[in-house]
Amino acid sequence: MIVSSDQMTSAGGAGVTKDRILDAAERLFAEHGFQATSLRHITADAGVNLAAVNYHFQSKESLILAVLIRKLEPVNRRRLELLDELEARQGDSAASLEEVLRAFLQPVLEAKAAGVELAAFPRLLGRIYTEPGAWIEKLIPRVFGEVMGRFKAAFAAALPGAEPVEVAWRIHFAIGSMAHFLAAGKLLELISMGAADESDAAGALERLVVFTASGMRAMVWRNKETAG
Amino acid sequence: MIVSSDQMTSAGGAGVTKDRILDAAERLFAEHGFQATSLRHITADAGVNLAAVNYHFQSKESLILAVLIRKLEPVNRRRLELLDELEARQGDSAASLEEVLRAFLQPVLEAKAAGVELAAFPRLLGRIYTEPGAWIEKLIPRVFGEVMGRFKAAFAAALPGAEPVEVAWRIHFAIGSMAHFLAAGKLLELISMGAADESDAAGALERLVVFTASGMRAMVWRNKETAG
DNA sequence: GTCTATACGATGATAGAC
DNA sequence: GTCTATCATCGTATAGAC
Repeated sequence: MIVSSDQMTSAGGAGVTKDRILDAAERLFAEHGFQATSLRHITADAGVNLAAVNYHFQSKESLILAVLIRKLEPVNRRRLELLDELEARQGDSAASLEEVLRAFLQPVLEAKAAGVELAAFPRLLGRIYTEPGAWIEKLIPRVFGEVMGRFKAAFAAALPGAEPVEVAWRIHFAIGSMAHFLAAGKLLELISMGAADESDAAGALERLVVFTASGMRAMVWRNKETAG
Repeated sequence: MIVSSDQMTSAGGAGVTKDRILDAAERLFAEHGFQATSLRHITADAGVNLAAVNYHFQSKESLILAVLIRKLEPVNRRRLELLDELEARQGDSAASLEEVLRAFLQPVLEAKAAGVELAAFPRLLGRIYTEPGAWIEKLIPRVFGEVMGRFKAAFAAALPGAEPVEVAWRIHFAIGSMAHFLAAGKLLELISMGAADESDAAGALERLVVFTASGMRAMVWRNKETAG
C-alpha cells in the first residue's frame, strides 16, 4: 500500500507520481504553510495532474498527514532502537528514568536540529483529538502504537511504585513539554527576550530530560507520602 | 438585544452586529470546528450580512482570534488577581513556586472545567509562531504582555539563583505541559487506556503543579552543582 | 492500476451603492 | 455601518484515456 522509498516495480515508473507529490508538498508546506499551499501549487510544482493527488491520497488533509508521517517514521524507528539498546544492556541494572527519556526525546530533537519540520505535527495531533472526524483514530495507533506501548512499559519500570494511571499522567505532561518546544519554539525566544536559543539541540535535550525526569519522579514521592 | 457587556451607546444599536457575529461564531466554532464553519453559516446564524464580518474583522482568521481572546481575557484577569493576592500577602515570606504556579494554572483549568473551549488556542499560538504572517505579533503581547511580564518576575523570585535565561526555559516547559493538557486532553485518555479522567479539574491542577514545580526546581539544583 | 481533462459547488474576500 | 453583487480560488468528484 504505502510505497516506501526504495520500492521499485519492473514495469517502470510506478509510484513515482506519488513520491513527486509528497516531495513537492513537503517543500511547499514548509515554505508557505498548509493553508496557504493549494493542491494546484503542489501538483504544478510536481509536474503532475491535479486529480492525481485525490487518487493517491483521498484529501488534502490526508496528504498533510502522509507528509508528516513520512518524516516521523525514522524518528520513531530510532526511538525503538535506543530503547532496544537500553533493554539489551540488562545485567547490572534496569534503565533509569533519564535514560528512557533520552531515548524518547533525543531522536526527535536531532531531527529538528537537522532541519526536519516537525512543528506542525503536535498541532495536527491536537486538532485531530478535538475536532470531530474519526478518520484518524485508526491511523495514530499505526504510527505511534509500538512506540507508545514500548515506552509506557519502560517508563513504568523506571518509576517503581507508581500506579499505571499516574504513569500516564506523567507521560502526558512530559510529552507536552516536548511538543510545545517543537511547536512553539519561537515563544521561548519571546519569553527570554532573545536570550534563549531554541536551535541549541544539545542544551534543549539536556534541559528537557532534567525537567521531565524530575517532574515525573516528584509525583512518585508524593504518592508514597500520601499512600504511606 | 444580546448586548453582552455593559457597553451601550446613546444612539442605539452600535456594536451590536459585532457582538452578534462573535456570539454566533463562538457557538458554531465549538460545535463544528474552525475549518468546517463558514462565514456564511456564521452570518446566517447571527442574522447579519456576510460582508459585515469583513467589515468588523478583516478576515476569518482574525475573527477566530477575536473569539478566543474574548474567552481568554477573564482568565488572564483572574491570573493577575491571584498574583496580586500573593504579593499583597508580603510580610512573612515571598510566594513559593507552587503558589505562583497555582495562580497561573488554576484560572485556565477552571475555565476548561466550566466548559470554555480553549483547546484551540495553544494550536493557534503555535501556528502563529511557525507560519509566516506578522499580523499577530503585535496582538499577542497585548493579550499576554502583562501576564507574561508579571509572572516572569514572580517565577524568577521563586527560583532564587537561577539565571533569567534558565527561568525562561523552565517557564516554557511548564507552559508546554499545560498547553498540551488543554489542547490534547483526549490523548491522556488514550495513553491511560481510559483510566485517566481529563475532566478531573482538581486532580489535573494538583498533578500539574507538582510536576511543573519539581521540574522547574530540578534545574536550579543542577545549576548550583555545575556552577559550584 | 495509473493518470488526465474537465467540471461543480462552496468558500473568503472585495467594490461600490445606499 | 450595512447591504447587494461579484470575483478568483479553493478542495473535490467523475468520466474516460493509457
